[in-house]
Amino acid sequence: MSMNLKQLAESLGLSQTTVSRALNGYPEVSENTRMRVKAAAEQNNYRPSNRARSLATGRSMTIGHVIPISTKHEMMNPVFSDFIAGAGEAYSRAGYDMNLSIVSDDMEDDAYRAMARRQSVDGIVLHGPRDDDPRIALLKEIGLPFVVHGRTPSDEATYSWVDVNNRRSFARATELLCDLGHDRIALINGLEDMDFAIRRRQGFEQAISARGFAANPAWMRSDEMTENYGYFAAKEMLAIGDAPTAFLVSSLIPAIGVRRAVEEIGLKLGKDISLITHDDELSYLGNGTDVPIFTATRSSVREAGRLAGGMLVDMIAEANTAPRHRLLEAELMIGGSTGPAPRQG
Amino acid sequence: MSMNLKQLAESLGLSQTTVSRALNGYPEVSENTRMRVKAAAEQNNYRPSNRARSLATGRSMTIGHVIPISTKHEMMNPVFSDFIAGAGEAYSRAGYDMNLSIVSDDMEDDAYRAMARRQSVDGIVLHGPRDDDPRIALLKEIGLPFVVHGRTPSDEATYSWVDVNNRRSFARATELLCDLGHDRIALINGLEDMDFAIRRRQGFEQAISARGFAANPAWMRSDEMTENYGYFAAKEMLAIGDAPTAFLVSSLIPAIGVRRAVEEIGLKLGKDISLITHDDELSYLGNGTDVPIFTATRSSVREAGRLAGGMLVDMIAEANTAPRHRLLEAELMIGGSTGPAPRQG
DNA sequence: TAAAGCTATCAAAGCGCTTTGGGAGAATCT
DNA sequence: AGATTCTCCCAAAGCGCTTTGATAGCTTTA
Repeated sequence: MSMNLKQLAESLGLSQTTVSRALNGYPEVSENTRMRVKAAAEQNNYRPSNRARSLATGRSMTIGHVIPISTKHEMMNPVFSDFIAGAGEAYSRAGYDMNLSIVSDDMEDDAYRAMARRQSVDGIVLHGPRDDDPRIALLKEIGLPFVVHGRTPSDEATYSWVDVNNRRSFARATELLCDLGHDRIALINGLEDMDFAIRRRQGFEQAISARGFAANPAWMRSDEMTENYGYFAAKEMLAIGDAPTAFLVSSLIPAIGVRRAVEEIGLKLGKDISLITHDDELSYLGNGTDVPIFTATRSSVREAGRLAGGMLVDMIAEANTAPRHRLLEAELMIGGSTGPAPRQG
Repeated sequence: MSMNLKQLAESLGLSQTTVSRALNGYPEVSENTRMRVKAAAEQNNYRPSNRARSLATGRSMTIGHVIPISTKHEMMNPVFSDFIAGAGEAYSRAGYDMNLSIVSDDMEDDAYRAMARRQSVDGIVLHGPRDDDPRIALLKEIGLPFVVHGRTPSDEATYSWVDVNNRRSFARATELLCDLGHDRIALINGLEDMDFAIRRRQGFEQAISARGFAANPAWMRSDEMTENYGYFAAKEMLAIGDAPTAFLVSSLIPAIGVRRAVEEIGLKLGKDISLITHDDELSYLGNGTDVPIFTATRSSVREAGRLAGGMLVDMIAEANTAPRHRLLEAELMIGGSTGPAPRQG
């Protein structure tokens, strides 16, 4: 079917060396023969075998992603798909492939080790770091270049990452709610063993206590960010006499659940109840067209993927091991889900 | 860092041949040395290099997925992530890797060709076939084993696929609505160049005309399945005097948009307006806990991924080229979004 | 007892590239 | 003219495995 280098070289009456060099843009080939070789390669539909090339060069031109499936919840984090779409764009541009390993989260370490030892990737992207995540130490030990989507508090200077300023964006969202007169604010957070959720909570608490009142523990929830979670959390909190007037939510998906609970009770979002959510700009979950449905802290996870992928590719190419960082600021978009706090009855 | 076969063999005082055979379970090695070799491999943290192994064996132990990004809509289909999670499970079990290529949809052909010529995969999964999709002919020409998630009407016997019985499930959903007295049913479909959407429409139209009335073209929409799409489609249809009383929706995401529109108008789902949606059981978008929120035709796309991945792995292993098929029946789950048609005012 | 068959091992070829180390022949320098 | 430098090309080694084809040393068969 498709030719190999040897056959192509023979058909041209040239050595494999020359053909290889012509194709790979080395200077020690006359422009004339380079043209001839390229034309013949094109015509014969020739592309070097990845297998052979990576064995010879020692580089696999592949980036590894390990996607852990939570054994508890059997869930796949919905931001992965958009993050990966972004990273994939960066890889395509740079001629890299992506190797995806789907493993249950208790096998994750093994997946990284296997990738490295089997030499199937040149670099790794780490998703969803937890507080003091042991996987970071593992990747340092493995020695392959890696970029973290997110970061950990203790040692963020020692490795490369791309992250959103979660603390700041949730503090700003909280301030906005306070400015609207809300002093009864609930936090519907992601799982608080994840670093991003810890920071969001910190931003929330700092902003709220800067206004002189404390966060009510009964109004703070932490769980896997599903629609049902948002629904039940809001329903419970709104059922008790002493109910919050505003919700700060960690993702559009539970925010939709909160909306369902609010409307089921017959209340109106943006009037009776205010809501601000974080919006990752998932491609299929647009938050309105021109005016956002939900007031939101917006930051594209796809763009984060693009940046992380690009960063890793650069690191591999430049063999410069100095850690790189990129902190993205979320944009606070005013939408229809926020309004002044209702007068207390 | 980690040893290679040569070093391992030397350290054991054995030949590479014997060590390789011991590790790969060939019979011509004494049980005694096999034990010794395995212990040493374990201790030295040895794993064969993928690069070298795949060059030697001619198999890369990798399955390729090409994820097209719609150039028009810049969208990534949200079912991909769950499908891939399922397929990934099958691959892990069988010792395969997954190679993901994210390309804009006008470059998709090239991505398949490149995968094959560069010998980076042993098989391919094709996503989201359109009517008479040229990619199927392309994959046949390429000659690598492949499985389609979905199928095409003209030649479905000639290749392997895993699909949901879309026509049947939408026909059943339509019948249910008719049984409830609805004769003014809208269809909020996916993009009707996709095969699954065509079949769903056929199921809808067949069922509705079996009841003696025709589908109203003004009540049929087709687009990328976003929340906003569902919202605007429903809002428009409900604004005109002559409004439908029921919606049949292609995915939970636009269904949420329809709900938003319905509630915004002050109508109640399940009472004033009925809705049935298809539910792919995306892991983060559960349709209620015990009682479904939306009445739905349910079929797990993750399970479809598992089946497709397993099927492909089997095909590669058995080198049996007879096409395999798996048609999944969606389950019709009665939830809170359907009720008898309101009496005409 | 010689021939035949096992068993457990090894040396070497080969997978399809890239890259090192030359080496003709033409062009330039002294 | 002879010495030096380019320019352009080549033969062969090597990447780390698997697999083929041999081969000692034993055991069984005729």
